[in-house]
Amino acid sequence: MSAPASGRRHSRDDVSRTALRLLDEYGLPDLTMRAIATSLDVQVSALYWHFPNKQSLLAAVSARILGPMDQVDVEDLPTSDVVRLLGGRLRECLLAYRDGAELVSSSLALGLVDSPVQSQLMRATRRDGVPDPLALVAAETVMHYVVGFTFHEQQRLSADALGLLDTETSLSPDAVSAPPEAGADFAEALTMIADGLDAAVRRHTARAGR
Amino acid sequence: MSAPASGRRHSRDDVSRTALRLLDEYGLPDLTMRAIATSLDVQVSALYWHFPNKQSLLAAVSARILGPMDQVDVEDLPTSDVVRLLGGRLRECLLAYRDGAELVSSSLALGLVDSPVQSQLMRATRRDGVPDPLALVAAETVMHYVVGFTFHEQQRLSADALGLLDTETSLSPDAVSAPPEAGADFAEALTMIADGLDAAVRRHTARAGR
DNA sequence: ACCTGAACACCGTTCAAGT
DNA sequence: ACCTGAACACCGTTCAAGT
Repeated sequence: MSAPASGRRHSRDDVSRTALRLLDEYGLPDLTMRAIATSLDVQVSALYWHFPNKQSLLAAVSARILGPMDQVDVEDLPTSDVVRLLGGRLRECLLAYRDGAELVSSSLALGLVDSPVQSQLMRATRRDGVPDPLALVAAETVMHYVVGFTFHEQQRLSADALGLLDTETSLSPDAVSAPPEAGADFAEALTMIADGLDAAVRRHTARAGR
Repeated sequence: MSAPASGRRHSRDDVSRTALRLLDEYGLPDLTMRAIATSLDVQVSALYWHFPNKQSLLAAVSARILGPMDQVDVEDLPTSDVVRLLGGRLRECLLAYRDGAELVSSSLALGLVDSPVQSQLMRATRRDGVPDPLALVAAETVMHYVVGFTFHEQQRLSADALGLLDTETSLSPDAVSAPPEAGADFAEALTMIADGLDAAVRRHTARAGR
């Protein structure tokens, strides 16, 4: 699986790929340098040849989690739909791995990873004639809201998964993998941001036209 | 300063007050149980009589940081102004202590502390006839955006403070304590959220009136 | 170029026992 | 009610040395 081709040793990608698998399997608190090294059949100190410290290794894992964001197709969609689409996709990316939102949240705050929303959103806003500064503000708002919301959501999911036997456990079969319908508020919030961007654009063009 | 009255020992409040002081002085990575205990002239294990674990101690510190949010005066201000006022105040609370945003961010995600925006915002929205569900979504959006933005901002400030001697250090005197003008984007984002809430309210009342 | 082996300087948490 | 003393089971990082 994560072993390199025979003859060569490990690569940076081997390390981050293995770390992502361990994250999903055991969670962020158990994602130690020792656990990663053991899984690669290597000494801990070997990891420091590939990465200068743990934080930059975690940044590489974050980039892997956010990878699918680049493939979102934004063509022939109005800006407000693009806001909703990118926000929804970002949430899906974060939920795809255990503790994904927490990990990405800190990598983003440390500035070790690029905005997962900005470049794609600006592709649409430039086409629609939205001023760049407004698009940047909207991109930041979407990013911070989605990451914060999903961080909170994912933490609640993990907590529920642990205390599942104490409370009412009889839901529909495989109710765990199916996203619960707290997603309605999430969609409403994205619409609010999209509408707010729209209002800002109208305000801007009105000022330019007087 | 943080010592209790003679005769009595320490209280929960002594501990969290001392922890907040150490946070501001040395930063979150150095806020260890051992450092807190040493500052209180006590053994580490003594802290576990007051708090079940470190995370709940940090939650008490977070609550202390968010304390001033309850004193925001919301009377005779329209809802959209209240959104901007609460968002701005929250940012100020987080910036008031070193690493405040990071600490509060995790306490909020863990659900160990109440929303610093919700109750105050709803005081205004109920008075203005805004439906509760919309107000809740707006409160979440403001909270997550402000915390995420300020987390990022504060991290950049700390990084700059360390690398200050390498780069151009000659700015205006005491340029550190004065908030730099990245706050313009912040205000624009809050206005976008306020406008988005406004649009949602109009959409709602239009549907009710047909 | 990539890794080993061993050490350093720490962590959070527990628990019997004291007063 | 509040704390001591000592231990347990870990951490991330460094560095000389190997191949």
